[in-house]
Amino acid sequence: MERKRADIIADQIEELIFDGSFADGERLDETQLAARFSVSRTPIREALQRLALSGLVDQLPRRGVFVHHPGPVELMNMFEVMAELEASCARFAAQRITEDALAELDAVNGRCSTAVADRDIETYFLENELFHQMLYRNAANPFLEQECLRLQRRLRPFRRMQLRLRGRLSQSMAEHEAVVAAIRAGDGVEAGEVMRAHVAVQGEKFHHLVARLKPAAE
Amino acid sequence: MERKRADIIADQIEELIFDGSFADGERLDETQLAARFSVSRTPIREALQRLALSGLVDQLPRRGVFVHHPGPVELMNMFEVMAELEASCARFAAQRITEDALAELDAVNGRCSTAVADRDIETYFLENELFHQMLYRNAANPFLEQECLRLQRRLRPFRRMQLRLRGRLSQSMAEHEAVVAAIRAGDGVEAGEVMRAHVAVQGEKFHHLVARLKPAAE
DNA sequence: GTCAATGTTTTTGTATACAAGATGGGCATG
DNA sequence: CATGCCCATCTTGTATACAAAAACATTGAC
Repeated sequence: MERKRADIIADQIEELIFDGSFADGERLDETQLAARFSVSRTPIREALQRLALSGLVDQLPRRGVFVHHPGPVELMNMFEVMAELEASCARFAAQRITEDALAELDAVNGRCSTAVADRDIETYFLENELFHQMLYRNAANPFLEQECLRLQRRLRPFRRMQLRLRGRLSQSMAEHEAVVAAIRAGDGVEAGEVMRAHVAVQGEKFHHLVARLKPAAE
Repeated sequence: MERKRADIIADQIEELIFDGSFADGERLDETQLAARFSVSRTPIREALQRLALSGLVDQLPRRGVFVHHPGPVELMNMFEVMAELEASCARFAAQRITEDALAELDAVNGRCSTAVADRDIETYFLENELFHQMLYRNAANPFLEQECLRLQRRLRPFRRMQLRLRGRLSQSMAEHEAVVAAIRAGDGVEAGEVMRAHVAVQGEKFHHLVARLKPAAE
C-alpha cells in the first residue's frame, strides 16, 4: 500500500534517475515535473525532499534540486560501506541464525545456482538480492537490516550493470557457498570476511570498469 | 547558514523530541506546531517529513506523525550498528591516517584526559565526540563518515545520559588510548576490535540501565 | 566593445484554500 | 443494554495564490 501521491512520484522519479533519463547535474524543474505527473508542485516538492535525503539529488537552497549521479570514487566508498555492513550481518547471522532459516538460505542459494547454470542473469540477480536480504534478516537486528536494505537499494543499478562481467556469476556463486558454509559452521569471523570480500570485489570491479570506460570517453 | 525555515524548525522539533518535551507515541499536530512556530503548515510538514525519514517519528498515512522514542531493544540494535561502523572506521584509519592527523588525534585524546582528571563531564562529552568524529574522518571514506555522523547524532542523547555511570569515564579513556595505540601500530584488526568493544559496551550498559529502571516503573 | 548595474522574469519558499479520508459520537436496531 | 451504522467534525493531503530571492537580459557608462 503506497502512502500518498508524493511517495509514488518519489519512486517514479527515482526510477527515472536510476535508468539515466536524467543526466548528472541536470536541474529538476518543479513546475515541469508537476505537469508531467499531472499534480501540483506540492507533492513534487515532497518527493524531491525525499530524494535529497536519500542522496539521489543535491538540493541547493533557493536554487533547485540537481540530480547527483555518484562518480567512481563515491561508488567505491558506498560499496566499501556496504561490504562492512554485510560482513557484520554475516558475522551476526553465524551466531544467530535458526536451523529453519539456514535451510531457507540453502534453498535460495540453490535457485541462484540453477540460474547460473541456465545463464539466466535476470533470475540470478533477483535470487542473489534475496540471498543477501535473508542474511540481513538473520543478523537479527532490524535496524541493521533496514540500513542494509537502504544501501542495497541505492547500489542496485550499479550492481546490475556489472553482473555481465565475464565469469562474475560463477565466482559470485562460489563466494555465496563459502559464506553459507562458514555460517553453518558457526564461524562468524570467517563468514564476515568472506562476505566482505564478496561485496568489496563488486566495488573494485566497478571501479575498474569505469577506469576502462574513461579513456574511451576522452 | 540554515537552508530555510523548514530546516530550522526541523532541528527545533528534533531538539524537543530529544529532551523529552514530547512523550513517546504523542501525536504531533501540524496546526498546533504551525501556531507554535508562527508559520503555516507547509514548512511544518516539510520538517516532519525530514524527521520521519530520520526515524525520529513514525508517519502513518492520513493519520499523522507520532514521536517514536526507541525502546531498549531498538537502542541496543542501533548501538550495535554504531559499534560495527566505528570499528570499520578504526580499521580503515589504521591503514589510512596521516602522521599529522594522528598527532591531532593525540591532542584531542589529551584534552579528553584532562577533562577526566577534572571530572568535567561536559567537556569530556564534547571532546569525546570530537575524538570519534576524527576517526570517521580519517577512515578516508566520506560516505562512511556521513553515515557515522548521522548515527552519532541520533544516539547522542542516549550516550549522554549514561556517561554518569560510575567509572565509565576512566574506562572509556583507557579504551580510547588502546585504539590510538593500535592505530599508531598500524594494526587495523586490533583497532577495529577495541573500537567495537568500546562502542558496544555503551549499548550494553544502557541496556542494563533500562533493565534496572524497568522494575521500578512497574 | 566590454563590463557593470538595474529592472524584468523565472523559480523557489510560504501561506491559504480546498478535497478527501479518518475519528468519534449519536441514533437506531437486535 | 450492546452493537453496528451513519453523519458531523477534524486532520491530513493537494492545489493554488502570493512573496521573496536568484537568474537573466537589457541598457548605459567607460
